[in-house]
Amino acid sequence: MVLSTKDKILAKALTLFNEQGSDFVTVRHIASELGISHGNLCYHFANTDVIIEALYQQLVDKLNELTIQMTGLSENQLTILYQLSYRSFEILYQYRFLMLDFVRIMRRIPAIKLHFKALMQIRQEQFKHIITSMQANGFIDIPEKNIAPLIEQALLFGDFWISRAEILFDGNEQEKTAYYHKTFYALFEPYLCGNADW
Amino acid sequence: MVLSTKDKILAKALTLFNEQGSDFVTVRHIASELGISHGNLCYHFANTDVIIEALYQQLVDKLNELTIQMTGLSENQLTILYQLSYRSFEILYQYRFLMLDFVRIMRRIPAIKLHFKALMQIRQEQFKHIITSMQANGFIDIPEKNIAPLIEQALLFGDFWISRAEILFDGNEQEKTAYYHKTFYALFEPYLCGNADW
DNA sequence: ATACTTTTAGTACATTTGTTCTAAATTCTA
DNA sequence: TAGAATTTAGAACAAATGTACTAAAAGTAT
Repeated sequence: MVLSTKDKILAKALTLFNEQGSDFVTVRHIASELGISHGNLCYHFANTDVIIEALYQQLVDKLNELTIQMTGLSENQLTILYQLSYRSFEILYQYRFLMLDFVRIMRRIPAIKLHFKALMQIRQEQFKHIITSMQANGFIDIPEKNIAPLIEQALLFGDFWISRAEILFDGNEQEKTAYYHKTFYALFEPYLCGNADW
Repeated sequence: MVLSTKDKILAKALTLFNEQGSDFVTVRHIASELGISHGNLCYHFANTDVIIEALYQQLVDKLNELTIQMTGLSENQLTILYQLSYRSFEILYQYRFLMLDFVRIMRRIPAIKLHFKALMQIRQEQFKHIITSMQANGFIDIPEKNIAPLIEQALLFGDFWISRAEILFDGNEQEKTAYYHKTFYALFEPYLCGNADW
């Protein structure tokens, strides 16, 4: 299975963006790394913004696919929350430049900003639904007034743990995602009922 | 009291950085906004990185001054935690471009990255000290194993609420800091003992 | 095989930016 | 006030970048 030029460009761009940040990386750099002319690259993608949009779309697609997979599962909701968030962390980390350059990208590419705002709205409602549902099933016990802050905390953590890790995490690369996910999950711990043992 | 050219440059740069992001803003832009030549500006600050370093230093100085002020207070520790974090949020918001462009700046200016890592180490220990002290005085009740995650959550939130707000907060500008600080403070609420009423 | 489309390399140009330099203007000091 | 130091404006240059264009090469369909 050989990749098309388009796919090779996207893959290489993702690597370079993650390593160096989405500024610092130009169409010429990407082309040079691939050993193709930048003229050719611009034939496929007019500029880096278009590449970023394409990669953002990849991320969204993967997260959507994951959500569909998970909601089909018959596990208990606590397990689903845990698994869903962990695998989201992993996927997000693959596309980490999007979070590392969060504000810059949103400012630069209005289409992504708009889409992301809508996405956050949906995620917030999903979260709310999961929590109230877990509440009803006796998995957690959380006062009504604490729900909104908890969701806000969780979404914020989910978006920015990568940025914090980029600068401050000194441990093993393999443990990075696991460490931050554990800290993420600890947000819910004060409210968990006893029947959760892990 | 008339500002020196140096101070005028720093003030204008801060405004432009906050509005547009620290990339997009060049020495020429700043000079143009001030109505001075960029040659003159470069006489005072060789490039934007130097300006960013100077502004970062201003922020650190203000936060240090605040910490000194607050530790001198005779209020109870809960009040101090609340006040200290709230005023930190306000100061940080004044220099918000540093957080909005967090990763980019740290990658670009190693001196800031090093300093920031050291600063975070200190902050973490301060937090730990406050929490164990509050624990000893019966203000909070938190299991030992939850302390480290709570501190990590608090520091992460403290650094990145501004980025989230920049894209997603739709409310009144005046209420922004208050809203996120409230959410920040809610991190501690599950562990607070009854004698805290606000 | 021929005509057509897609893909590719390479060139060229305008713009922006960082940086340096010079000389004039201003301020300070003795 | 005269001379020195500082500050300022503006020009000049190199490097990087986005963008557009041309023409060749490769691939495809009839």
